[in-house]
Amino acid sequence: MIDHRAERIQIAVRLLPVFRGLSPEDQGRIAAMASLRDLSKGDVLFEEGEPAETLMLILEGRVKIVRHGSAGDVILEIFTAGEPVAALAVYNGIPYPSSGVAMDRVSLLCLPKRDYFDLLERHPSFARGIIRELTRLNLSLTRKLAEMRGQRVETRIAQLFLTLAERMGREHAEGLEIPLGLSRQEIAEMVGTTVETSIRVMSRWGREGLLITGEGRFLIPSREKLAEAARAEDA
Amino acid sequence: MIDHRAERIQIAVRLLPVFRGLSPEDQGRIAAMASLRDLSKGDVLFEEGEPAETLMLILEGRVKIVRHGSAGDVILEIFTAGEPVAALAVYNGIPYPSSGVAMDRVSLLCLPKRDYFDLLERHPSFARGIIRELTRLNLSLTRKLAEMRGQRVETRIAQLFLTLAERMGREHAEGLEIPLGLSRQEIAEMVGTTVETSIRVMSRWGREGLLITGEGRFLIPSREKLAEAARAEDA
DNA sequence: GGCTCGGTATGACGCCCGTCATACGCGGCG
DNA sequence: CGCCGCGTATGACGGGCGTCATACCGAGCC
Repeated sequence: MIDHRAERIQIAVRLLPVFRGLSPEDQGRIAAMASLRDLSKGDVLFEEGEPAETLMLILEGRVKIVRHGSAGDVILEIFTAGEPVAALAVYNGIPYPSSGVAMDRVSLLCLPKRDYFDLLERHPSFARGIIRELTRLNLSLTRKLAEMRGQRVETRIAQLFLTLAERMGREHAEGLEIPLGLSRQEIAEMVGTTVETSIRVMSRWGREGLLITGEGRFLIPSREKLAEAARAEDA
Repeated sequence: MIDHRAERIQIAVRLLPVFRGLSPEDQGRIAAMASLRDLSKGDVLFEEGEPAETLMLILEGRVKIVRHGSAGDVILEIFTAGEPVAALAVYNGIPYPSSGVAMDRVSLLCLPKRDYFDLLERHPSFARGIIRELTRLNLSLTRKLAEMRGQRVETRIAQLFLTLAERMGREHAEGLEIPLGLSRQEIAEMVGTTVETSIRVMSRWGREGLLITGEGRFLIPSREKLAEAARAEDA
């Protein structure tokens, strides 16, 4: 069993984009230090406020980054396979600023803080990757803030799905498909509203054929129609 | 006159925290490459979407970072003396994700992109400073997002001034003083609401003695009273 | 089977707050 | 001086959406 895990780790290290540029020896060293962690849906990777001791890389599944607010939670980001989680908290030696929750079955590659620093020290390209990741995060956060501002809930939800479509949509017979299982609750937390409101919007759009909820996916028959719904509703 | 400017630059480089750890020779080199820029209130340092070619460091005055949204602008951050502006856009070679506007008379130390990279290359500690800055930005953004969510406008404004007080408040005879000139418009943009609403809240608080607007400053007679106003208003 | 529980759906109610309108003091400028 | 623009202030109105309540459905479990 141990052998099996060790093998999984080696394969993972070879496949992860962050480790792509490393020499086979370094890859081996990392594999020796890393460990695996499997979680099921709803499990918590780390809690807001905990000290950040390990770098986590997603091998499989999706992780949502949640910040608790006094008026409910906000989903800040959703990470998928290949992406590092909470790299910045570990790097800066600060407590996690938000919580991480598994959205389905998730496999993680865990690297202790010390080894992570080692890596940074010896491979500047690795550090550059971290900065790039941070920048991306920053951009998405500022955009989210600007979108949150003032806009009606309907507009925000439409924009959410339009950007999702842009990032992971694929052409399909009946329209654009977004292969992503999101509950109405999660949609609400992503755009900053309540479950009831998100349900109302989503089910009306379902009736009107604007945005169809399927098993573990969404369907956008017409991107233009949805974009129009984002702009106004007075017709 | 040129001499005068050169002298100002040298002094500035010596004083800026980011250059603190550098050798005198490096400081001299930077001073030789850097230039000064003086702006008056309302001037634009850079516009959203422009290519980021120069790193700017604030010597004097305040700069607000603004993101244009379809429903109005949002103030993402306010930088003051000693802080770098838009370090991340320059670093990543991406266009400015938001605009920078001078809030009063502002003096900037400008460093061309190339020289900035040079600096990063040769001084890892400098790079670490940038990452730290990025992290701080990230934290404040996520907190802003969580606070924006759902809360009533009154709560958001109260929280804004409480955090401002925490960061730059000083004890005073009549209470806590925040030495910061902010128009109602700017308050509105910081918490994501309209001018009218921010005016309503602020003038009522002025009448009730909760938060007094003065010439270029605000006064908080009782931090507890304000914190209570943030929680609820049903009494 | 019946129970609970979580996700989805829909209606009623109320109020915060965005929108529009008006007014006033002040500084700058021709 | 009169005019304009800007920041501040206050009122009226209406609607979006948060809150509370109820109901349906499927999954898991005893």
